[in-house]
Amino acid sequence: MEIPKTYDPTRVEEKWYSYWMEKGFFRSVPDDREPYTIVIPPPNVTGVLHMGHMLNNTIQDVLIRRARMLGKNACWVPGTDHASIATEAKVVSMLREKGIKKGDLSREEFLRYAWEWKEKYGGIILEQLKKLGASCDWDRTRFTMEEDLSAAVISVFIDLFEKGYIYRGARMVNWDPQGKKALSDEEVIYKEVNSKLYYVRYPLVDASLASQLRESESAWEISEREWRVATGGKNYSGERFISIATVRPETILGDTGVCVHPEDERYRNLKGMFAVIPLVNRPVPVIFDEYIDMEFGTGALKVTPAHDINDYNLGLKHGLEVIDTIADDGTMSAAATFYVGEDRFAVRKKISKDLATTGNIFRVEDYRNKVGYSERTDAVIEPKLSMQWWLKMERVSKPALENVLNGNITLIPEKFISTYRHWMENVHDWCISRQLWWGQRIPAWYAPGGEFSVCRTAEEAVKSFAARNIKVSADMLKQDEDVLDTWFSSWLWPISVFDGFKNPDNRDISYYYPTNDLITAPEILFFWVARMIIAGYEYRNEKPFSNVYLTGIVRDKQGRKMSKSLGNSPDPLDLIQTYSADGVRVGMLLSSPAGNDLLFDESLCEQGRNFANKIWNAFRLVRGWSADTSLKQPVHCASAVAWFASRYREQLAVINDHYAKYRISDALMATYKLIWDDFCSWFLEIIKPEFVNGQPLPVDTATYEATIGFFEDLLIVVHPFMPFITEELWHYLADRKPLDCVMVANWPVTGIPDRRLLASFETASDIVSQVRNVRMQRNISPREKLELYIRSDVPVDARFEPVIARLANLSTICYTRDKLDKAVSFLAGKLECFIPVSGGFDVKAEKERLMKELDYNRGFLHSVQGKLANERFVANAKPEVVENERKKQADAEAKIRALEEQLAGLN
RNA sequence: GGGAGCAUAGCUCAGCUGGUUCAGAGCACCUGCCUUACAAGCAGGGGGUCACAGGUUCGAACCCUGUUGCUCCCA
Repeated sequence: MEIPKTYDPTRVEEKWYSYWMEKGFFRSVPDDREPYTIVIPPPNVTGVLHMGHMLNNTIQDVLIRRARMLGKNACWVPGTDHASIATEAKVVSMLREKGIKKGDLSREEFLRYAWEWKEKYGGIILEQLKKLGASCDWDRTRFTMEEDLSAAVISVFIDLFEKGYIYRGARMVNWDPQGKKALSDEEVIYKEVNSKLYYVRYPLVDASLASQLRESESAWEISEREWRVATGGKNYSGERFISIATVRPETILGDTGVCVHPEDERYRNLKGMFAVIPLVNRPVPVIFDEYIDMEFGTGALKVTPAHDINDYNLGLKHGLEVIDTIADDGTMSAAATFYVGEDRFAVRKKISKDLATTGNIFRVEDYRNKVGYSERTDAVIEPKLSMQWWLKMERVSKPALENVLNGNITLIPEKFISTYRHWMENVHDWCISRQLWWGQRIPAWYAPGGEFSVCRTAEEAVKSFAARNIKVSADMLKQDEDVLDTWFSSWLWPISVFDGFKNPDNRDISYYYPTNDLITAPEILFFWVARMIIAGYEYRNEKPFSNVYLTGIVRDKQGRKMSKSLGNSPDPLDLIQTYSADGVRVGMLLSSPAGNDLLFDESLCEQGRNFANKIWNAFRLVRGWSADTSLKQPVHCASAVAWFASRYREQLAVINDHYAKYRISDALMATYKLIWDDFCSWFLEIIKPEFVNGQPLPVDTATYEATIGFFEDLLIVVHPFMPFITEELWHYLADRKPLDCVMVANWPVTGIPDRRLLASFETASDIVSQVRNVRMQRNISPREKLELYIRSDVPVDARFEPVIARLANLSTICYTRDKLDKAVSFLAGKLECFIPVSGGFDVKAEKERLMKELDYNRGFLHSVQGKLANERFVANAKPEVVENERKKQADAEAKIRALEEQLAGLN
């Protein structure tokens, strides 16, 4: 059968992927073997494959395939997460195209659409992974919102609540008053704008007047020097004020305190005093806190807890009231008392005028500051307090930190440990609620009086309320409107995919948990990885995985992160189409050591494709041969076979070592060179039979069979990187039984290489290269046979003489006692070699070349002698290091002698 | 503002305990080849003040200090 000159991957990829599936090679069930488990970082269910997935999943597949070949029970669990925000956004925009507004739908109706959408488009990314060759156990595919996994999320929420780790608390959100929704930080655009800084002064009163003011109406008059007030039928006056500076005077109505630095001399004597907020005439305490920047404005800060997160925290610390004066649509709320229903910006103008009239505003400056705008509606963001659910992190994160620091869990590369530690030591509570519908709805039930109970169902909640003497019926209860953060599902992933919550002792989880390796991006080290570790210790009292391999970020050639909006990301499926899945896998891994960003360039995939083609053609060469049992194995073939066997053993150990240290790209490069350089360029070139009458001469059986054996061994070690072409060639190489696939072949066992043989080959290949160099420099045709004379006490390893003769195209190899005149000379290791050249011998050029080499060696000798002459070196350095220097000295001296003699011979 | 990290050939990166002819790999580049597996190839070659400045050491790409430039994370 004629084999095409170039490898045609598309057909091959489909054929073998379905063959593997059909034979159940991806399937894993618990048995007696050692498990090797990876859970996939569940891609977003709305997602399509991007370059980051390609890198990440290629690494996982390489590891899982090799583990399988090592005889482990390899289990790679696939799945997707429900991605609350992204999915809900997709569904909303899909509905908008149909002319449906989310606001017009009930929660149930909306969710029906969302599920419909998920069923239709949710599986795309997993199908794409198959094109890459991912050997996941598809029977185990999970989804974070499927019934069992949702149940796990709810039971964990309830459990943590009961343990006292979950609480309700306020959080400042980015509120878009026009879109009437909370935005994430990423959806806010900050712009520098021209504003005004208003200086406002508040009268200062003592505690008794303050309490009087709280009880009755008051009328104020403020002049430059003093204030007067009539309240409760009496008149008071004073001269003390405190001034603040603000760009948002409309929030003054929500002020509940004024804060100064405790060490500020100007405000020392204000302890126990109260400032009076104008218009509402509310006395608020003067508080002292080191948070204040004394340099800014007047050094005094108005505190508006409802409308600024820093103010909120200050208020929390000092027990201030929270007055929310701005409604959801950006107008003043009833709580503001004044300007109710008017827009905040109109109010800013009005109130600044009004306060100037009353004498409260005494100075206005131009000011530039940054203001957040909604990405979508361009409305100015209003910081707004909202009640959220929180998870206390301090206690639960302890074991997660400890077990990384003590090495129970390894981060690869290690440099991420310090980042991880820093995060975990300064961990913030986790806000786990989201104002969305798509996700697990928070199992909290509110009674009409505002009391709440955390229970699985309304019926349970009724009982729980009853126990607290609150009489309600189920239909009076309202469930919390919010859902849980998607990470609150995915942090359970390594347990929940094995049903470890529903059935904590089941066979799967006992067998597969803890998993072995997690491969993910450093960006989510904290969001996801740390939280999985926390959940692992909380719910299994055991780590979720032993090693975390952190990949880099895939960037374009200019170092920009690949993103849809930049449009700088190639479509992975197009790449596969162009360069084959194997080629793209190799391309992804060629330049991506752990933790380093990958500057992606299509030429990497091209290199991968070329490599596949190289293997393909090596196979075409070998396949063209026929074996002849009557032939005796020639020496050059026997030597080549012996050498490559040793070389393979040596490099296999190197490759295994790279894998053990998770240096995947190094493992690939070592494999690449073993095949391309050692096998193709050296081994095959040595044993390649000559052609006679357009047919290759037959090869002796021993060499032929050894070659086929080597080919198989090589296919095995490349298989994790290039699953498809290796499977194809595996079946071309021999007739196989249905289950005899390279995918499930045994990874070779390492052996001890013959070091002396390898060294002999080094010398031989060095000679060959140098002879080729001589030909090149002198324009001698590769077809012209040359003679080689060697002057040395120790001869070349006899086994390799015919190899040298063949590869360097020599008519003879002779040994000589004397140097040769009119011959090109070179040194191969310690061997002096001469090649007589016919025709004009350029004495001058030869002399120059020798002089250059001599200079270098003299310089080198000089530095070595310098070291050895240094008493402190000899005294302090390790003996073997000194010994080595002595050897270097002797070698250099010998070389110099030889070079000098050769030079003398030219005169 | 707080933290972490990086800087080695034109590009992407190795360099593991400071010590081998240690300054390396792949790609790119240059030269010569359509040699009967492969031009998606073969053979050969050039290329670096290891960011900068100090220090420790017999010895520094590697350890220490500072400077500059870049990246990421948290606020």
